Amino acid sequence: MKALTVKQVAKVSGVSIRTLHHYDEIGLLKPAYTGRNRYRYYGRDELLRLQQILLHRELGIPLGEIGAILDAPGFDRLEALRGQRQRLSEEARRYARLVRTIDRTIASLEGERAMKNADLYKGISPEKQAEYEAWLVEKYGGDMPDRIALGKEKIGSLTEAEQQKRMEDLHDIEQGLAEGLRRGVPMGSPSLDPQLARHRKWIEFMWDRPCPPEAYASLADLYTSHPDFVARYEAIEPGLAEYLAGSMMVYARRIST
Amino acid sequence: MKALTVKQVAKVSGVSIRTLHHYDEIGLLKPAYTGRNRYRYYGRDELLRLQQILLHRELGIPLGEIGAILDAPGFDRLEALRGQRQRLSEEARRYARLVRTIDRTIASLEGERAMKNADLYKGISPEKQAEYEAWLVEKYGGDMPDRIALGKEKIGSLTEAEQQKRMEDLHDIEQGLAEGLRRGVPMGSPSLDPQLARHRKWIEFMWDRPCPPEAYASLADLYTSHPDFVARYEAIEPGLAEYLAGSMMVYARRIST
DNA sequence: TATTGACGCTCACGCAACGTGAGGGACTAT
DNA sequence: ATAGTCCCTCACGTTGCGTGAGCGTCAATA
Repeated sequence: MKALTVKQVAKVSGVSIRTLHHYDEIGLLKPAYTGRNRYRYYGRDELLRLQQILLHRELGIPLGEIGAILDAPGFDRLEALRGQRQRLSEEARRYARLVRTIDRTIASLEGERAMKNADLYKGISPEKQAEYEAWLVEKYGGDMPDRIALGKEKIGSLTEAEQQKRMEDLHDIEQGLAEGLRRGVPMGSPSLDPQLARHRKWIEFMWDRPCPPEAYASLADLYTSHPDFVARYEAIEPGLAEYLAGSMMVYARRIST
Repeated sequence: MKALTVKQVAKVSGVSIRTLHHYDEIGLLKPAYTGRNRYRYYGRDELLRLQQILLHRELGIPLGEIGAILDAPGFDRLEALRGQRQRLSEEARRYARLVRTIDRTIASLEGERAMKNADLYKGISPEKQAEYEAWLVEKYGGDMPDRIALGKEKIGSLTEAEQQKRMEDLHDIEQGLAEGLRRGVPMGSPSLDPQLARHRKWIEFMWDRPCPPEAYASLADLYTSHPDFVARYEAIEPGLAEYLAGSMMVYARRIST
């Protein structure tokens, strides 16, 4: 029948003395008894309860709820745990997403190798253009790049204001698609068609040549396979690259009939 | 040159008006200018800065640091991000662990199918014993179960108090090992030998027969491959099953020379 | 017995990041 | 002019304690 003082409890449980005081104040964990010297003394039961408290605290449950749970007729525990599991796994996913976000941010900050967004569409450099062409040649052989070759002169001849306008158009389209993704609109949904039609027109304008369905579909591939595009779209919204590409392919098939 | 009021900024950015007031108070985000009516007006630059702030806030960075980072000469950003990534991925892992902990807790609360800890070692049921045997037969063929067959009568004949004592012994051993794991003692470290020697003796007692090194090593396998054992040890400390098994194998090799 | 540490107690303020009124001007439209 | 909607500035409340300040208690020693 050994009674422990605050310091001893603090040592074995790892919490601070202040925390014990606090838990006493709010009625979450009262000492087994209090000496006439006003010292707090804790027994075995209190230690066990403290363990439970700490366990639940780890799970992010507010102290008030912990008290309610522990004092409940042991019935709601499962329910509480399930709810907690839900919240936790969401948190876990959130953190995982954040880590990926950071990774992308770091990558785009540290590498000049990672293209800046503006570069990607605004003034596509000749080297980059060559790279994209080579990329597609590698994937499809020599006949493809012709179909999606960029309109170099055209882009070069745009004024700043015109380029600005184009960028804003693109931004609108991308935001619309990202919204669709966030709202769970399925990949090939016809409700996305207006956005995709705008997207195709945008490409036709920028590249200064028609973009038939097959070319559009092969572009989809570029979007999921080339790091620059993936990076751009993943940065806008996780999963957007895949989503966009998938939607593009369905769309291409739909309009080609 | 459109200036936005607090409400408008709040709407497009998703934060509350009070938050904008707060950020102004602490100097994190000042309005572009203030009217003579004391209204706050925000411009494009402020919106962009707010985006940055929110991004960093998502990452769990305290507002003070965010201010410092955003106002720094763009140099420490990478460093800050890396540190943040570290913290975040730890949090992510922590939450993932917690989810697993909850799952185990739920399983052990809701299922009678999930064996209670006590059962696992206290009064090992004949069916369970058969199951373990079958398990090992499946893994090693027919010669192994003989070596680790349980001493049925012995366990059945123990008094409550004796069983209690055994459980406490086991608990001590397990806690010692868990401590080693937490403190980062490497798996096969000789400093673990005393615990493992106790562990082996415990098994010899419970099973009422000698446990030669080979048998001990094959037990290690059972610990990582059978759900009951994995569950038990993972519940004590995440990673303990693997850790214990690894240590057992090294220990078995060490004593067999 | 007196004194010294180490330990205990009770206020009570402080922190982060806002939420939530209260009380009172400012702007817009009818 | 009046209503309705915006905006402002205090200023206190929240959560889970940290961190003293100022003062009693206890065990052991000089």
